[in-house]
Amino acid sequence: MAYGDVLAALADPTRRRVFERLRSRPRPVGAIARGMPVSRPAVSQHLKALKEAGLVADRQEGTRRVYFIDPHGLGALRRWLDQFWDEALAAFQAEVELSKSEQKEKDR
Amino acid sequence: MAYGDVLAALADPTRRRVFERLRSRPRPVGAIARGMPVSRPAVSQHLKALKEAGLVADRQEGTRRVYFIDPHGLGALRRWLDQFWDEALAAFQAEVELSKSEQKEKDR
DNA sequence: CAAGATGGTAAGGCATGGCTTACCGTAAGC
DNA sequence: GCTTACGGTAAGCCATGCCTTACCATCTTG
Repeated sequence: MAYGDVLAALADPTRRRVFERLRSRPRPVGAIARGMPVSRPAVSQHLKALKEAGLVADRQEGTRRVYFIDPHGLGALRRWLDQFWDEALAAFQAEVELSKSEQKEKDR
Repeated sequence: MAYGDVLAALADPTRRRVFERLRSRPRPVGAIARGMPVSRPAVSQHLKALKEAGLVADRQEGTRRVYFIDPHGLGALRRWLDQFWDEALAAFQAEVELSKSEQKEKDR
């Protein structure tokens, strides 16, 4: 559920495709695997990784297991991204201020 | 500069550490490598990957090369994240509506 | 112009990780 | 209860990728 795990989970293109298949609605494993370029076991393994990263969750429905988006994973990523963005922006502006005063120094 | 490349670039912990070293201010390669658990060439390779993903940029300053954050990479990631979030949320609400009417169906 | 500093690139080794096939457990339906 | 559908797990293979050492190019400075 840490942002590092989220990034690692979403780095693989196939796994991202699995994840994005759940964006519109919950689906059982078979439906996710259908039309994918890899085997169903591969999809199961990707789902396991996504689940451990907090990106998906699942519920049992009879013999099938329905997966759906878990907001926790993306939430962690978003928090990191926002914070990083803010700090980087502040640092950038501080740099600008710094080079301004350096410029004044030169002008004298 | 595509979000997929950004995710792949940020997935590696060492590379993420390199990237985060530039959050506070621009730095030359040597300064980034100092205190890192890997060699300077390794850092160079990570910087190359980060640059190709649009996460950092660099300028030559005499004999040293100064790297700094490039907003493009994180911007692409943020756009994908926001869009995904919105769509997933809308889909989730649609699901809720659907199960509501199904419930009414049962009540009758 | 020679020497030192800085950093990019090449080559090779080794671990990680994604995919496949095979197998097993469990729930549903005839 | 037996068969079928669904899906998780194990074992093994192979490609990708990260790190190191070695080498080279460029720029500065005495």
